[in-house]
Amino acid sequence: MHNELLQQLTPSQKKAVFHVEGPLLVIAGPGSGKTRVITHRIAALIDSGVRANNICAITFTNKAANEMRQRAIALGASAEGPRFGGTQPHISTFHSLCVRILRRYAEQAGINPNFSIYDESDQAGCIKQAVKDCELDTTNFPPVRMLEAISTLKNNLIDVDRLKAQADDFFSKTLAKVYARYQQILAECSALDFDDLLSKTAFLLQGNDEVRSELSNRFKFLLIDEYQDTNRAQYVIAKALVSAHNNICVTGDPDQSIYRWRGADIRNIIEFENDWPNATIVKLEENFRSIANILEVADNLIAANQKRKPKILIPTRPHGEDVRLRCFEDETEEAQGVAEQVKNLVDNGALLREIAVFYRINAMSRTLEEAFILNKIPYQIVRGVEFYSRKEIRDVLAYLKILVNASDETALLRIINAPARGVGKTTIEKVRAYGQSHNISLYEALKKAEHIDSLSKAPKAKIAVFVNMLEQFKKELAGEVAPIIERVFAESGLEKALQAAGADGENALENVNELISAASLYDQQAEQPSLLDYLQQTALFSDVDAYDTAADRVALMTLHTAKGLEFENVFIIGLEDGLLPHERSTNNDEELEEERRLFFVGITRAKQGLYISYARYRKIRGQTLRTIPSQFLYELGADAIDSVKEEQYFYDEADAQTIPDFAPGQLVRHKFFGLGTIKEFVDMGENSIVTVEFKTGQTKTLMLKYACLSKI
DNA sequence: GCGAGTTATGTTTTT
DNA sequence: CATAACTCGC
Repeated sequence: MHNELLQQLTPSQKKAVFHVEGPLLVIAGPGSGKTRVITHRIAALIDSGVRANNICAITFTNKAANEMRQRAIALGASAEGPRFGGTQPHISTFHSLCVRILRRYAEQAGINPNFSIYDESDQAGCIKQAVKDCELDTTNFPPVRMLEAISTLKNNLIDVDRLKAQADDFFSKTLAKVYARYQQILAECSALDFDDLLSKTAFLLQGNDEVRSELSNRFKFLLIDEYQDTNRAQYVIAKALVSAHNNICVTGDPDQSIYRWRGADIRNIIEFENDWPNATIVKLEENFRSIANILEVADNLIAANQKRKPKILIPTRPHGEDVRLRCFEDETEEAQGVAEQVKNLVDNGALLREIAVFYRINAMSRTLEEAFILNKIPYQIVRGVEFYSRKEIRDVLAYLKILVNASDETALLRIINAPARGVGKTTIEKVRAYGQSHNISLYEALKKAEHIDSLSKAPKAKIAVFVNMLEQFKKELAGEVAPIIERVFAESGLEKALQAAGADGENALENVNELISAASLYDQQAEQPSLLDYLQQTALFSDVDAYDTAADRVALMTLHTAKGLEFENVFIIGLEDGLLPHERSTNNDEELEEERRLFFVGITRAKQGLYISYARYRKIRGQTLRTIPSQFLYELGADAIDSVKEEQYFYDEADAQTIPDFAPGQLVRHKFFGLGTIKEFVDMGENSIVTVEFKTGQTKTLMLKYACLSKI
């Protein structure tokens, strides 16, 4: 590596970069140059004679992987030592890596290498079927809840047999049945869901010595970023991949763990030293990103978390402007306020692409969008999955899936009558019944439709045309993907149907064209383009991946999506009780602390300007409700915040009233919720809090000074 | 078989 | 408020 590249590194960064053999834990606070350390480390390994393709780096998103690959190659290209020389390090997400492993060792894993990957909406169909097949009542066993439970089981590597063995109550036993049926349905479709990708790989590596040893010798150096957000399955995969050498390097920050709900286990990073007793530990505590004011606020906030090792952020940048907190009347004014401040910043030379707005839930983007349109500010909502969940896109992809994987019934059912070709519910049921009684897949049954007695002439003919078309497509599946998509789109009749649909169809047509251009980009970039690979890749495409950092537009995204990114100016909106922390995440301290970390992640994205806001009233599900400021606001430290000093955002005179004593059992009336009974009263003077159980059945915790409760 | 219109229902975060 | 599920008439 060139000297100038090395001079950019601090002593601790260098320590992490040049630690070669053995386990390494890099605890890296926000803005500490963690990504740079990893890319330099990849280059340093290659410099020291390690073959590039013996290195495997795992990132949290595909976008991060792409960026890291480019940077690592750039460093390698400028290196004095051995070059990348045609081979490249494997850099991808856990999920992409698993797809590759499962495809390669499909036989050992007991799966079809042409497996389809099922997303949330595909899963929804399967779980509904499973619940139905188990003859369960969907009110007592909501499919979505069952799916959540199954997902948790898979993330913890509990398979059907193990659950059956340990289930001792009615719910677990029922869940085991649904789980079993759900897995059976997926297997019949040769499909894996997101969790399967991880768990099947983990089980394969755990159970097959040969595969484990082969892969561990292939990847002699493993690097894992964002290790604080790995779950049990990912942990097992990591352990297996380094079983032959222990050359594992993980980087992460316990304070930025925000995926507990997805099975992420913070213990993975906290107990790294126990897992690998001879581990070298490097701490990167200096922050090169944010001005000192922002770091003070972040420090104050995160200090409120009880379950953490104390750690402070060491600023390297001087103080600048204070963090600003603003209160608005309602969500519309808040959005307008953000838009005006954005214009202000731009007038003072800020770049739109260096501005971001974060919120807790996607639904909040709507009001912002309206304000940005009104104020003619270019913006992009960072939520690219939406593209792949559009109807027309899903239709096209379903055609492709069935061509690659004939057992994918979910895909088949989607397109069998799209565009309408007169094959309706009744016909499908008849074919299905035939298939079931002859023990063949739906597609096989369709092929044999002429032998199904219950079908009349017309449907038989229509089915024959459909099956013939698919069989024709199947003959030319090799090579580049874009031409295949074009052909399928045109000949399936989808294109015609959209053309006939007028204005709505026009937009859909554009989307499909965009899909085709994306596919030809894939064709150019892939070493060996194949339809199967393309489908399995696009299934893993996520929202940040579509984020165009070069476009000069304000970025709008959720706090979760903001992870790993940085901006000159950051707005965080909706700092209200129930939103941040979210009401569904306040059941226990762990959840509350994770919400705090989420806010912490948001704050530490900002380099220069940080603007926090909340609204006094907010419309939720069509109802305007009085809000309570988020408890997190009190934790930021009033000294470090502008406008707390100037204006009384925390305490509004207009709403002030003499605060009477409320004892538990007191009957009260609230202007929105009506009659209720006091359950709990916490006397904190003007900040007193009451918990009220309302006649509507809801229980709410309110700040007395805003709640306007009257005694009855 | 199909689509329009109606009614119920349920709301976090994502690879 | 937004969407899914459902009904009904053609």
